[in-house]
Amino acid sequence: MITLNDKTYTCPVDVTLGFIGGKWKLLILSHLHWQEQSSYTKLRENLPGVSEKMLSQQLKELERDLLVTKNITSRKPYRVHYTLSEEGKSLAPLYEFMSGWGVGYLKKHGVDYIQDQHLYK
Amino acid sequence: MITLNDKTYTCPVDVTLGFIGGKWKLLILSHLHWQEQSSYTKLRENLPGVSEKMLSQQLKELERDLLVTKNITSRKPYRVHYTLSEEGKSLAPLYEFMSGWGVGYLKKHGVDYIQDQHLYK
DNA sequence: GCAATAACTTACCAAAAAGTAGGGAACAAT
DNA sequence: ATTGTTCCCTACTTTTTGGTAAGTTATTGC
Repeated sequence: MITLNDKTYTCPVDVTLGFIGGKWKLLILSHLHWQEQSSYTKLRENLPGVSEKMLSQQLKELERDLLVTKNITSRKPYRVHYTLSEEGKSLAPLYEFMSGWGVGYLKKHGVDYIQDQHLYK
Repeated sequence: MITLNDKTYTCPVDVTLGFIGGKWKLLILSHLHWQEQSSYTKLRENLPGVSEKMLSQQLKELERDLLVTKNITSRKPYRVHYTLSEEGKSLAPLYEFMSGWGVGYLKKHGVDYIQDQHLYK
């Protein structure tokens, strides 16, 4: 058993899962991986189905866990963009692998997936 | 949008997530990755905190999705063992990477994790 | 015959995660 | 002045997920 921030984990895989678990986190992270940066609105538009509540909640957790950095680019008209931190970038093989595996699965099963593909590599 | 088995996915990463999402699936899979095979009872013992309900439920889904193979080794005394299928093995880089990343995180933050380490690499 | 073990299943309940719908501040554009 | 845009927050409800505890079948071991 591993204890970290008052939670217990069964193994290192579980620890990693603690950071990227949840329905939207990997989607947000991998989006930022391929887009380099994104505003709140762009993220929302490019993650079909995410509610604003979920988006801001998960962004806040990703920020807290230091995987994502929030850059305030302007205060007068309040503007922001999100990027992967170094920690977040260190998960890049994950984004790449999971995308590749998903694409492989779809190909093998003859499923169309080209729509909006540029957004996800 | 990608449609697969009546569900919709936003991108290939999401598709992959569809197979390995959930609290116990990656834990089961990575356990089998390092143990090669395991009986129901051994899995239960080595995944601290998993309830029987969760274990059989997730095993059933992993079987359905063809990531895990259930091998009935004896019928008279009903005995079974679970192994990764080829599909399940094709996710090996994921188990390795996630374990490695978790270990790296723990090291960087000076957390003890050696207990039962042989079970998870 | 009786307890123990393996491999589950099932009904019921609690907790956690996610969705819905609205509000709101600050500025910009018309 | 009104509408639109960006960037959120909050209360409430629903859905999903997970936990508890008990029961089941079959077989071995004493």
